[in-house]
Amino acid sequence: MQTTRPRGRPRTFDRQAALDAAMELFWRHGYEGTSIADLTAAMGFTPPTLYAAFGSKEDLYREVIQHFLLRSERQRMEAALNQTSAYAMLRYYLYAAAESFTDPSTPAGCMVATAALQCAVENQPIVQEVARIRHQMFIGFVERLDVAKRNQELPETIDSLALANFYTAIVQGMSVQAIDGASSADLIAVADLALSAWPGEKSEGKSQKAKVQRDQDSGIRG
Amino acid sequence: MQTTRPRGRPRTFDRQAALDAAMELFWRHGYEGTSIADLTAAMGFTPPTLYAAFGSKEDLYREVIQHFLLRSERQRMEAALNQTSAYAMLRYYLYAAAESFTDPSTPAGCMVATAALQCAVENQPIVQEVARIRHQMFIGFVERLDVAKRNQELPETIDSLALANFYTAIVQGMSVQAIDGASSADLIAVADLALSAWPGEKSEGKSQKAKVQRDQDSGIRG
DNA sequence: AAATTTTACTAGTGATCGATAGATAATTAT
DNA sequence: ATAATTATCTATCGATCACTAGTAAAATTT
Repeated sequence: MQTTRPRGRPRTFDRQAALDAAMELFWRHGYEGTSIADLTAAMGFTPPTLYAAFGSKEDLYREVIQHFLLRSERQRMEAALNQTSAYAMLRYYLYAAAESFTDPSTPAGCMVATAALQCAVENQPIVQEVARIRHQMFIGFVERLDVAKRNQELPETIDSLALANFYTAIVQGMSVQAIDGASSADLIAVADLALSAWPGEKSEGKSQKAKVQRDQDSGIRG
Repeated sequence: MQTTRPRGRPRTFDRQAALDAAMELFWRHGYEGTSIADLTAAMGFTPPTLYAAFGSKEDLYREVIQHFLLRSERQRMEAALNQTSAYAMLRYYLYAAAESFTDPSTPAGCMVATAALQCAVENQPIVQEVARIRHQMFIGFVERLDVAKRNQELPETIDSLALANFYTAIVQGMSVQAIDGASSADLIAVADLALSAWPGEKSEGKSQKAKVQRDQDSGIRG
């Protein structure tokens, strides 16, 4: 399926590769800690090209966040939601986070869980955008926990919001510790303790029927 | 005890009040999100006065961090360590954090738990300084947990480092959520779930003798 | 009163910030 | 070939960055 080439001078750079380079910088140094000069040096072209292709620094950051979500976070969450129980979902997600946050091929921590927490007043739109994405991740947990209550994996008395806040806090804390140099083993130990607070069945709910999953078989290790 | 006035023109500002004003800005907007112009406007004098009194922006930030520690964190940790059991210490600390992180008279979150996570390369000394202080907080937990193991509040098989990492992660996650707008009730619910993962006695250890503390009596509420 | 010491201000410094005007290059359409 | 379109560059914009030289002001010491 060869697409006809558009009019005008063709791009000399690969857009995805340029977004990867920008992501690496924003991830490691934050929005305010990354300058246009840093970005153009890493992306391999000059400021006018950046502005023609991406609009502004803020537009580029937003696009980099979406690039990150498609590349990492969305896959992690979707794979976790495919697990057969809410407990297994959380275990999968936390273990995947422990590995991802310490992956040496990317900067430490999560690009959204602990990003843009404090910015100058003129950059508050960025702060709110990243907070909105954190909230979506939280909502993903809440909805899965509500399903778990209907499946009787969780007692009906459980507060889904509180439990989702708890596991969201764990992910955010793991991101801070990864940035501070924690190993994946350190983070998995944190995840295991967080999973020990699970207030319901540690297998799938009574309305499901498949095999029982145990603590030992992780979704991503082995 | 009247101290004799020093030579030279006297200060026209109160140093502690100036540090309070600088703390509010660094706390809310971070190191890179706060400019010298912001600081001098809030502190009530001009740049040369700031530099004569505090050295540099980086020196001022370090002094503000110490000001914060003396004012908030050290008191919280010392009060927590005065509790009669490790479990009570953690409960006190987490509850105090939940209140403090959402105190409307200060910016949301903790000034060190989630500060300076991402900075430009030229500001890495700041990143490392704040990370060092986070590590000290972690060490405080570890040492108290080691005492708890000797007191048989905790089984000897417990990994103090992992457990301290877990509760440190909770504090850091609570700080992120406070910044994102969580209420003190939200954070106390997170703290309660974290406390439910405590792997030992929920009263003081067998080598102690005083009264048993229960979940219901918090160190700071009522 | 004069000298000394410390503080504070006005008015800038050079460097870097995010962003752009204008020219040129590289392609397709006519 | 010429026009139209798109991309890229050199050079630079005004604003802001952290910071300071030089001077005046306010106190103590002599």
